[in-house]
Amino acid sequence: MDEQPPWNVMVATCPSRTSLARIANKWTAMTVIALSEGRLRFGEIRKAVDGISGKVLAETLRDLERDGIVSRTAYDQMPPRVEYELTALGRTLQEPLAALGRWAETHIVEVESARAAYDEKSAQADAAMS
Amino acid sequence: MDEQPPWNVMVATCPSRTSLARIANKWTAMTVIALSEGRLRFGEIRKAVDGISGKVLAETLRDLERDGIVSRTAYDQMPPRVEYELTALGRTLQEPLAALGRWAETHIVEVESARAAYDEKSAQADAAMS
DNA sequence: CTGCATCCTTAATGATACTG
DNA sequence: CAGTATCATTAAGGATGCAG
Repeated sequence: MDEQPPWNVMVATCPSRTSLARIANKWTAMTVIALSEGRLRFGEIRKAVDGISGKVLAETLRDLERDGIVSRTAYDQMPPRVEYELTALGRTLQEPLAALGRWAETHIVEVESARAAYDEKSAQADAAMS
Repeated sequence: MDEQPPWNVMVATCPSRTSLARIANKWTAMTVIALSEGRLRFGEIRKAVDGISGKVLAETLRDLERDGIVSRTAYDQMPPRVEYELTALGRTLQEPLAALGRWAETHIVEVESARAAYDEKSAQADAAMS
C-alpha cells in the first residue's frame, strides 16, 4: 500500500538533501550522540562534545531545534539555565548517528593503516619523478 | 574477552575523530551510496551524485581511497578510463550511510513542518519586538 | 551561564582552463 | 575522460566582548 516516497537525496534539488546535509555532519553527529544520555545543559553538551566552540554549538543546536530534532527549554533564571533533549524525531536519528561513531572507533586502526600505505605509495611515486 | 576499544570520537584528540569527520559528511555519504551499485567510472559517479563538481568528487574519492574505503583502478587508455568500487572496509560503511540517506528521505516531511513552525514562531517574536 | 554579535582566519566549494 | 591547477567566491570555524 505504502508506495516508496518520491524523495531522493541523490537529486540535487530534492528537499531531503538539505536534511542529509544537516545530519551528515560531524558536529551534528557528536551533538546527537551527547544528547543520547538524556536532557543536558548547554555547558554539559559543550563538555561532552570535546573541542566544539560555543558559537558552533549554539548554531548546531539552533539548527537541530529548527529541524525538530532537539527541543530547547529555557528557565527564566539568572544566571540562565537552558536544557536540551532529543525529540521523538531526534531519537529516531540517535541510532544511525551512533552507528557512524562506532564505525569510526572500530575501524580507525584499519583506516590509519590504509592511510599509511597510501602515503607511502605516494611518496614513492613522487620520488620516482625526480 | 574483547575489551571495549580505547577509541572515543567524543575526545577531540582521538584519531577516530578524523575518521568520523570524513564519513559524517554529505559528499562522502552520497558517494558511498552511489558506489553501492557496484563498480563505477568517475563520470558515472558524478552523474549519480547530482550536483557535485568534478573537483570535489576527485578530492572525495582520493580521500576515500586513502582511508581504504574505495579502490581505484586506472586503465592505461586514451581517453582515460578509471573505475572505483567499495573495498571490503567500504562495504561495512555502506549500510550506516545508506541509513542516513533513508532517514533524510523518510523524515523530510516532518523536518520541513518543524522548520515552518520554527520560522513562524521566530517571525512572531521579531514582530513583537517592534 | 547562555547566548548573540562582531571580526577575523581558515577551509570548502565552484568555475575555468589545461594536460595526459 | 579523468583529472590537476589556478583563481575567485562562499561557508565554516574560532576569539572576543557583551547583554540578559
